[in-house]
Amino acid sequence: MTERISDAEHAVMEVLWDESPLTAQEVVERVPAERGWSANTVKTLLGRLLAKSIIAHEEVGRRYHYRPLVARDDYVAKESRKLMDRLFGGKLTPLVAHLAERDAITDQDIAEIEALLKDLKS
Amino acid sequence: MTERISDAEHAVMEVLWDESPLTAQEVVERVPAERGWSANTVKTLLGRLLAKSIIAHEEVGRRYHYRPLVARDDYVAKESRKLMDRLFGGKLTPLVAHLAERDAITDQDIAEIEALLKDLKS
DNA sequence: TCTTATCGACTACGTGTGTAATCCTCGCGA
DNA sequence: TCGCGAGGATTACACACGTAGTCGATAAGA
Repeated sequence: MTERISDAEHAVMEVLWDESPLTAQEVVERVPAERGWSANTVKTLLGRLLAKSIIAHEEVGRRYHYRPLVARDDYVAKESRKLMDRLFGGKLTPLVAHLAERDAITDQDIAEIEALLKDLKS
Repeated sequence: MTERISDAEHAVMEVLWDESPLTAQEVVERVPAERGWSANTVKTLLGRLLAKSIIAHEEVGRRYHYRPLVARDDYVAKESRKLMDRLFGGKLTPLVAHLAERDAITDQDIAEIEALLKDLKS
């Protein structure tokens, strides 16, 4: 029943997944500048993530230190699976086929994936 | 500048991608029962999709026939790419690696993907 | 001690989304 | 001819989201 992570929240999570624990201030500094967010916006997002128990904070002196409660890997897995289920009937092959066709896959990509698959086969 | 398709709207689109043109009534009948939507809900969604120019309708007698204006393939491509960019730095290999690891990929899957890659290499 | 900068909490507000009821129009049967 | 029902259009409404301002406590400096 892990709550949904919105797009804006996701940007904050990436910061915390990259490094944690961090204070709110540090998160603000690390959020990609393209977002152009005010510090308040980031704090609101931290608050919402807290409310959803996606992150936690512990008091350290006057401030809080924030850290993720869900692993990036789990989140990525869930999102990937959702997409695969929704758009490719849950099958991996059509997904790969689609991406490979549409997005000029390089020979190197192919080599890497082949190596990967070889490993898995054992 | 194709507008965003929400989750509920997507369910309607799947119906129309599967078969079109359809009347509103027919769409209502074909939407997966799990959704438990009232006919009005479906009509609202059709209206929103129309407003966004994601579908079109032509008058046929006293009703409308609805049909998609965007190809499923284009939608799928865009969504897949978004996920790949957001979670895997735009690289296909990590995506495949991730899915392959986490979701007990079968030998058959591996064989299929290998065949697919072989084709692409030519 | 008084002032101010800092930090988190609370409040705000427009837009999107899921879900649907209500309204309006027009052809059809009584 | 007149009310009714099917179908589309309009309106509704709560909640999520993106974005941010304001409030209240406090620590640090004057």
